[in-house]
Amino acid sequence: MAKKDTPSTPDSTEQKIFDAAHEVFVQKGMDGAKMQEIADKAGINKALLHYYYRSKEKLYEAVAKAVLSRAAPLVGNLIESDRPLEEKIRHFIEFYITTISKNPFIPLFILSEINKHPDHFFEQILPKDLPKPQVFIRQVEEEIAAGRIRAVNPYHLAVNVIAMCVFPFIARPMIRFAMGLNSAELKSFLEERKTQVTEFVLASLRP
Amino acid sequence: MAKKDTPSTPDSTEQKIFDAAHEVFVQKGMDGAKMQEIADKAGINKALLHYYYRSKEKLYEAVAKAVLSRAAPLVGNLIESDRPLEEKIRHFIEFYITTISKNPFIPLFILSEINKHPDHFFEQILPKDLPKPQVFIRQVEEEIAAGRIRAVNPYHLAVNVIAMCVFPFIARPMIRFAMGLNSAELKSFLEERKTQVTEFVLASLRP
DNA sequence: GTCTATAACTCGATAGAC
DNA sequence: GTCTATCGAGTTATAGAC
Repeated sequence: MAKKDTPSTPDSTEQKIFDAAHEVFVQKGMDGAKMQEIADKAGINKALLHYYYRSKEKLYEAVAKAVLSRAAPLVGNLIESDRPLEEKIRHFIEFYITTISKNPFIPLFILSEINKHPDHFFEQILPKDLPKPQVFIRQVEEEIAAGRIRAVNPYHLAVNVIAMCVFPFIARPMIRFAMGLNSAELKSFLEERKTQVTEFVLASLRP
Repeated sequence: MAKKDTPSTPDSTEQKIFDAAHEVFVQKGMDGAKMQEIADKAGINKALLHYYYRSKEKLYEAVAKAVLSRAAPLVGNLIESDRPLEEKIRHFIEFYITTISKNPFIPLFILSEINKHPDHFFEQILPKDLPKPQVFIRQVEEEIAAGRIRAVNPYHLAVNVIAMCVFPFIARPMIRFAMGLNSAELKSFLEERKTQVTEFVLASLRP
């Protein structure tokens, strides 16, 4: 294999460049990121960036692909499993919020970069085998038919759950400002959402 | 008054510049926006931009202030009114989604620019008299005490409602892709959310 | 592979004619 | 007020020594 998406050997120069680029691109986007800053953060100089990745655009693409190919199955694996619905929802919310807590800048990066270059993303960067939510949809319909949950449009249900998990991280600075929280209080507010969102969704699904 | 936030006379050069800048900044952000593109879109040349607004930063500030001072009361007026809670929720969702439908790029602009330059926003651009959600909080607590709704944390409730309204617009291209919708289908999906979100929230609040 | 030096380019800003 | 022409700072990219 001539060229991989993600560099392999840890602590190699290529890996250090990739990690630095990941950090900078994810926080500042394609336009806001500067090659100098990436070089500094990697502890090398600009010329080496071009030695490993021919251009800024190529480096950006490597990072964007890695981010998306890690994010996509995260949604898919949980939704496609054959657990009972309530358990699936519980685990999804718990796992999703935990994961985003560890990478709070990722969702906004994905969403705003997709908005700026939609064609680029859907043609070149997105993994081809994106998980489709068929299993989840059918499962919701069965539960409704069996009278175990309230009649609800499964697509809107899915969007609702994802929205409630992701949005608070995207809007972190606003929430912090609007509620007058300090850094620690914000953190526990976001942690609380695991139980709050779960309760909110399950309560809404009561028949 | 020497200088206003928004230019007054319609069809004036200043107004054309402001409108063009609004469009470009909102879609591409401070870093992604180019003065040349703004000039082209306004049908004038770069030099005139600097004649009316001394610098790119000043022009950006004018646009950002206008955007935020229109967005902030939109949340506040509805939440502070003294309507009964259920009616307030119904109207908020309806009105909020309608408004965002007309300006679908605004939420992502606000959120991603705040993330990139938080100090700048909170010190200079945000209107000083941001509406605080006290009325809403107390109202929810009263309804709970009276046993008319399920016990729920009012802050999380507010975040949930806003998340479900706003997020689908931020994630529009992803939703369209994931569900395989064309432009018209996406539009009606977003329109459907007015009733879907309202039902979802009110169902969750049942005692 | 890694560095220094510098070329080539983009873009915001200004000068000056009309 | 509006334009053309150009400058100069900041950035990406390359050349060439080690």
